[in-house]
Amino acid sequence: MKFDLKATDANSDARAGTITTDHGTIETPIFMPVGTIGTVKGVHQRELKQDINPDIILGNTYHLYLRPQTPILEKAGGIHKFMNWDRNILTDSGGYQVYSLSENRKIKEEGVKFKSHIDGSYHVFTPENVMETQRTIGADIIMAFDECTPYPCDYQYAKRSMHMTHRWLERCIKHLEKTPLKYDYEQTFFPIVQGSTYKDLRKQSAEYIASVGAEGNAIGGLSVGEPADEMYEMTAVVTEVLPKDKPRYLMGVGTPINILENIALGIDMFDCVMPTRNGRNGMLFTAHGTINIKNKKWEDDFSEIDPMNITWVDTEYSKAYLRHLFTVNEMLGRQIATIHNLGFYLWLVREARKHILAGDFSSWKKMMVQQMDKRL
RNA sequence: GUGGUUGUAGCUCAGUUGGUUAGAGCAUCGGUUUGUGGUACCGAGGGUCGCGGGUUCGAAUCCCGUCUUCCACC
Repeated sequence: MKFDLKATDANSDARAGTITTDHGTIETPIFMPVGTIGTVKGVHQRELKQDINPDIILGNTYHLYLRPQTPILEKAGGIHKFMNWDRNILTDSGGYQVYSLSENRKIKEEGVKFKSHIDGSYHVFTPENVMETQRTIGADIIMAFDECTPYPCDYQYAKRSMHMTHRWLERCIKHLEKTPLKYDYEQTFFPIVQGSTYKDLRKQSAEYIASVGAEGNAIGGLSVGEPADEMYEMTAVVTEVLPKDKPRYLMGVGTPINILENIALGIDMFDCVMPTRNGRNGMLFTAHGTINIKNKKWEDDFSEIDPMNITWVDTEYSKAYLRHLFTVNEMLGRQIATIHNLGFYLWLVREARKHILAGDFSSWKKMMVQQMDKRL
C-alpha cells in the first residue's frame, strides 16, 4: 500500500491524499460504505459501482466467519471474487462485536468467547485466529483485533483494556508475519488506538500504536455514545501523535457533521452504518439537513427527493412517493433511501477533498456544518 | 314471526365469580439509530364498552327494553 499526501489545509489539519493498493486507488478523505455480510444492504453492485462509486467498502470478520464461513470464502477465491467487487475492501476484525455483543461474550487475555447470534453456538476469537480469518477473507486492509470499550467507561477499566489491546496488537503482528497471503494481492494491516475518553490514555495509546510503524492507523472506541465534543477532543489528541505520512481511519463515524469536523482534525478514512441503517428506517441525509420521510408533512409533497440530484434516485422519485413506499413497507423505499444516503455521503467527502485541494476547506466546512444542522 | 347469536379504539380481538385510571396486535402520529445481532427499537394520540333504563357501595360484566350482526326454524 502507498499513501501520497496531496495537500494540507492552511486553516485546519485537513488533508487530501491518495491510497494505492492492488485493487486500485482510494482518494481521501473517503467514506467507506458498510457491507458487513458481504453486501451493502439493499444495493445492487451496479448502483454501488456506477452511482455511489466508492473506492472501498467494508466487511466484517465476525459476520463473514459465521456466514458464509471462511472455507466457502476460500473456495470462492476470497471476498472480492465471492461478491464480485473488484475494488478495495477493508475488514473489521470483530473487535467491535466484543462491544456490541456484550451480553453474549467473555473477554480474557487469551481472547474472547462469543455466543453466535445466529445459532447460539460458542466461538473463540484470538488475535491469532482473527488474523488467519482475515487472511482467508482476503480484504485489502485488515484490522487489528481490539477491545472497543463502552461509554462511559471507568478509568481503571479503560487503562487495563487499552494495555490488553496493545498486547493483542503484538500478537496480531507476530502471527501475521508467519501467516502467508492466500491470494495474489497484498494486505495492509492497521492497528487501532484505544483509551476511551481519557486524554492521557489516548495519547499513550497513540504513541504505542505509532511505534509499531504500520502503514495506516485507526482510532477506535469512539462514537459509542459520548458527546460529539468529547469525540473531537480525543481525535485531536490522537492525530497530533499519529504519523502524518500514513492514513488515519476513524472507525464508526459518523453523522455528516461528525465527518467534516473530523476531517478538519486530520482524519482520512471513515465508515458508519448511519447512511444505510438510518436510510432503511426512513431517514434521509441532505446538504440542507435531515428528512424523516415517514412524517405526514411529506404526504402530498410531490417535489423530487433531493434537487441536488447526486444520484439518479434523487430526481427519479418524489418525496410523497418515497413516503408512500415506507408507509406500505415496500423494500424499494429502503433501497432508494440507502442509495440516496450513500450517494450523499460520498459526495460530501469528495467535496471536502475538492475544497482541501482548492484551499478553502475551512470556510466551506463552516458553511456546510451550519447548513446541515437542521431537520427538514 | 319464533328461538338462538353478536355488538368493546380506525381494523381484528382480549377483558377472570361484578372491584383501581377498560387492554393487546395491526393502523395513525412523533422520536431514536455512529468499526450493522436492526423488515428494528422507543413513545404518543385514539373508547359515552350499540343505545335507553334498572339492580348494586361499585356494571364492559347482572336484569328489562330497544336497535344491530349472523344462524336455524316456521
